[in-house]
Amino acid sequence: MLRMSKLTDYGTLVLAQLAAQRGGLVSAGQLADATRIGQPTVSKLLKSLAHAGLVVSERGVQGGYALARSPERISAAEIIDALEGPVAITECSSVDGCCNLEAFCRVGHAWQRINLSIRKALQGVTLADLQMRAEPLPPPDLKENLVAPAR
Amino acid sequence: MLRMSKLTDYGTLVLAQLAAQRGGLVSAGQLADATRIGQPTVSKLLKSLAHAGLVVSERGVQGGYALARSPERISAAEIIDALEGPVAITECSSVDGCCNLEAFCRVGHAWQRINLSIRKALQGVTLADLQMRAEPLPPPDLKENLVAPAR
DNA sequence: GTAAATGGTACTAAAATAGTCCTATATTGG
DNA sequence: CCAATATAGGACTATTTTAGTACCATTTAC
Repeated sequence: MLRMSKLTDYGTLVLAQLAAQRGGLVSAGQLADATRIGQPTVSKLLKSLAHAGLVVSERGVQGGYALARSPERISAAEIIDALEGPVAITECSSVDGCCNLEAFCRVGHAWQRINLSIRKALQGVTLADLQMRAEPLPPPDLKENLVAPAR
Repeated sequence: MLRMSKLTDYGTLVLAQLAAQRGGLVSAGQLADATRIGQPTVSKLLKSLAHAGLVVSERGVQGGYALARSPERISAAEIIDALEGPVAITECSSVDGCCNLEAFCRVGHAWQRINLSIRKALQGVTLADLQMRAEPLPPPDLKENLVAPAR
């Protein structure tokens, strides 16, 4: 399932901080100071984020990082993907290989379907959204499409 | 964030199996055979599920387990809660205590809000829903309520 | 050339997870 | 009562994941 580690949370902080510095390059050290996260950790995060294309970097003395796109165009799903690797969807519950024994698998890929649904929803949430201080989110409808059994 | 461990997946399988035996008591051993999960693990799961009130148990020679309620009245959120403990929402990103330094916390409780939103959605998904073999779920709208910044 | 920055990788320590095992207790039936 | 079978509840161990650190190479500005 979608996991959210502490590092992903940190990463969001770092991205939000970058978003606050509209456009200018900011070094890892500065970001560490601003977010109160350890500098080595911030560096590690930024490397991952750069690798995923969410931030751009400049080397050298005046180097640093900046958002690759505007906060409105960076989705929560992308942040998770960047910092937690290819989202490890829970392997199939069925033990003997993956569901080659359908008789034992009474839930099909139920959780996976919910997972995908949540992921899609997260694609619609942007870094700009995350920065807002707002009320609790509304409950999304996860089972709208959960129609009658296919078999 | 909401995590889904392998045990939760297993637990869902076990619950689905119980749902298939409408009402009758089933022993942990029988469930282990039916689901192809190790018996000690199944026992452990059932203990947690019983503790959470999702299944009822009967001791003794003819004992076993049964669903405490109909599958329609057991929610995905309850299953997760039962098997992953009190859903450990990611602690606040802000390092110095929890957000007593608001200046450093640019994302507020953004992820927590998303978390709660997903949780609410999962309360609307039932064990009966999970048993269905169906198409992918629809993308829920997570940011419907993400209105303008509160400050 | 030197200082300051990122890029990449490897490593270690700590924590969470998965799975097993043991003992106690309850129930049924002879 | 006694034996067999089941759950209840912990304790325990091995494995995996996560968090954090360290090191060295590379790039750029002055």
